[in-house]
Amino acid sequence: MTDKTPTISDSPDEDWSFELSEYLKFDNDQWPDDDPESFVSDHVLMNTNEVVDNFGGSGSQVEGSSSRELINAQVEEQRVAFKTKSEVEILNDGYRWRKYGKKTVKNSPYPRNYYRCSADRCPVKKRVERDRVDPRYVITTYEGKHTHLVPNNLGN
DNA sequence: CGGCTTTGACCCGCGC
DNA sequence: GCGCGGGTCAAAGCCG
Repeated sequence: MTDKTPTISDSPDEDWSFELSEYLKFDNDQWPDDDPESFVSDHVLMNTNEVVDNFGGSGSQVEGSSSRELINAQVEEQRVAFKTKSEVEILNDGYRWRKYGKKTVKNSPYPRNYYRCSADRCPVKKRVERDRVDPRYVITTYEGKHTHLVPNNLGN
């Protein structure tokens, strides 16, 4: 551990000054609009720990639903949510995003931002929202897969 | 000048 | 049928 992180650039000027606290994976289930707050403060947080702890394998097993369909959906859709500790929501993940909408969430005093990949044909979408229970935390949800290489012309 | 941000309006699905 | 909530698009303006 004496060397620096090989994955992340050692550029001190980068926006990587954030801490990846927790991250979660979404299969096919969506956030219940009826009570997303309960989902976040109960399901997500708890499941997140389990997923993180058991990541690398099928840690969290699916309920009695069609697990196969769920797995298939996650492979095709790839919906992943990251919970990041940062003051800014503009985290540098290596891709260029173009903001295409802002919406206020009813269960959150903070607005939700919608980003889309600036690439020509990237169907990837990104949703950035601030945690309502922890304003210093930012929840970034990625949707889709990148069909192009990562543009390194961002922070460089 | 180009790319991107911003905000409002519009649209869609669902519930009552 | 209408209202609510959420999501997306589009025109305008701004910044580098």
